[in-house]
Amino acid sequence: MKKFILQKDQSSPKPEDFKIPYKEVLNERQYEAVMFNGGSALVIAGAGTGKTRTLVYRVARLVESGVDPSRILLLTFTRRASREMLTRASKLLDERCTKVRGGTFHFYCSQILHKYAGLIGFPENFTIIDASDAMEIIQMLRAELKFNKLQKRFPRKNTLYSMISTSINKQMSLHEVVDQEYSQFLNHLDRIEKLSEEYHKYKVANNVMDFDDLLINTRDLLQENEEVRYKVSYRNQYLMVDEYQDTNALQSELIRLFSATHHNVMAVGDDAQSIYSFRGADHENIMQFPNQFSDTKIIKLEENYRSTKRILNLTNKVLERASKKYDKRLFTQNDIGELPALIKAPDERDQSRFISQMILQLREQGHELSDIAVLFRNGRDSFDLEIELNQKKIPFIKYGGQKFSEAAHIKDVLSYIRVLVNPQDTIAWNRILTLLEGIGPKTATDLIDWLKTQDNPYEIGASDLVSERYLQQIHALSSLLQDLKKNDYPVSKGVEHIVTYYKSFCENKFDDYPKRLKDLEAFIGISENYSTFRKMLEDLALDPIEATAIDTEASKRDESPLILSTIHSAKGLEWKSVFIIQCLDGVIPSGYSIKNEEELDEELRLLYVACTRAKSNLYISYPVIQNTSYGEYFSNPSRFINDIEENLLEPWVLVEESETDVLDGAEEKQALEEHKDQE
DNA sequence: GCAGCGAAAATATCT
DNA sequence: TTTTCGCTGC
Repeated sequence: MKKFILQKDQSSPKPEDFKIPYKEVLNERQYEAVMFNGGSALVIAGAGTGKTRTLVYRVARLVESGVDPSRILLLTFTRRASREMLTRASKLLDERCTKVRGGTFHFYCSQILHKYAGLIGFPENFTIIDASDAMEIIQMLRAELKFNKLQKRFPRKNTLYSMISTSINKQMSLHEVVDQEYSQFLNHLDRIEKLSEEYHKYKVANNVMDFDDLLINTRDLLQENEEVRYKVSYRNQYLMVDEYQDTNALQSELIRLFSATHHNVMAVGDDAQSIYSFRGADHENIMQFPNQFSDTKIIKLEENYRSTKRILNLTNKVLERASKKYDKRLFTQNDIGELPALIKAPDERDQSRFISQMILQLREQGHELSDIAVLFRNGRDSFDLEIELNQKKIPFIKYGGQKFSEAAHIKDVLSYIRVLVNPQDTIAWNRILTLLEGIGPKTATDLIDWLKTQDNPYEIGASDLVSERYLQQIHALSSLLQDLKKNDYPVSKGVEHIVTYYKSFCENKFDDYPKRLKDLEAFIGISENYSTFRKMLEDLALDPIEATAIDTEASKRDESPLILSTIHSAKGLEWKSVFIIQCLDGVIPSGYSIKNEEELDEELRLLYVACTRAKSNLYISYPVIQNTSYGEYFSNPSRFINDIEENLLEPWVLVEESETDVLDGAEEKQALEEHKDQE
């Protein structure tokens, strides 16, 4: 017979008790989600329907209802997103919301592991390696196992890493992954498996975890250890997961474990915006949520508050083109607005000139630069525009593409820090040793093996493995490391010492060293934000610095910068005016995806995500001629927007102003011909 | 065993 | 266009 227990009634707070007038500021569905209490809920929130707003208000509401803020967990896709949401919640309610915990799966898992990793046989002070470190390790093992000397081509490190990572994120065996996605390498399967094992062993032996380990080890920990599982899920009395459509099988397993004792999970997402299948995300996952959590309440948000009617008409049309049909009826009461424009530029150069000109024009009309975004498929698609923006002195910040902390010279400097934090870190040792002249892979390996037997691993000079000629460099390195280890400088001071030492290597190694030396100076400044080396490494791994963050810092004070972003990084954000550039067939959809209907659909969703970021102005552009090293060739606009009706997407042609004056009639004719092209 | 060169291959999106 | 691999001379 069940007993009664007394519990404070939190389930039905009276609306009049709240400081925030939820009922007035939210629509009916949003209100329902915000007021939702225990149990599991799935909020299907179309683009621009106030998904973030709903989450922010729910956080505030829970806190206002008396829930201990530290027992609320908000899992988001980027750390930036969780910071923003929690700041908004704090502004809405009060300081208490800053105690709410938030971050990415990886970040949260790393926190759990730093506390409990000992229970699964890992020291708690492990370091986190990023994808490029992982690939370097694989490369090393690949050579060690002599798999690079085979008759039949063995997959490259990138491919090997993505095989291993896919198998973890999709929870499939390596055999299945290779069979389904890399069948050309099936004959190497046993070697791939061997390498995967060796990679795993390496990570354990060197006390490092990669991104996937953070998830998998947390899962194992929680599965095996009931006490920790109980503790963790107790702390997550209320769990919210944003962007659920981009979670993978492993992550949904984690959510079940995080909420094992109560199932208070609110998942929020939009199946039409799933764009991370390359990371193992499955857009079906969100639809499976109600099957995984019993009694799930489903709330659909379908009123769009973001975009004008005309933008919404276009985005609805784009989505209709998916081979998989979405059951979506987004509507809006917003103004009709301007027709989105499709701009045909002669070439990429002209496209860049046009975009920057339009941006200046918008600025003159009183738009803030930060209300404007330029979006693109690949990081490199903005290179040409970046040159133009620099020339015109338009400040911008770029999200996506190569990260600052992933550049070779920064990774070099970070390697010194890594060996200080974790002397077991073979890859970092290898990196700093092979920088020295006369030390190649072989000597480096021998030295590292020898170092591991020493009490003081930083006293490299004592080794007799290096010939007399090069001994002096070894001594210099050795005294740098010993000095850093002994004196325990403040972080930025330590980085400064390393940079001073590293400068000459930088000049020898890179032709473009002046720029890199500037980066290194900037890096010293950045390092001031960290209290310890360990903390810095962890932060940089989980939340790398954007490449433009350095230049932007200075300009920020004058004017908030224009946003450039890959579409993937633009997820969840919105701007008044949005430009989508390089909208070409082969770019979006990417040339790699056109054989496969599933992948093609994802590319379409990607364009959908891009278009739905716009509030009032949307410009889609593409160049007719692409310049490559082989020469020029004609390119086609993306198949997703190619023959859309003109009453949804208005075609425009770029014409030089001076020529227009002379060739007025001809231009109109040309423009008309363009219109014909569209039909 | 190392460094440098030329040929061949692969080529993105991110935590 | 960039990255990786294999070869050659020191």
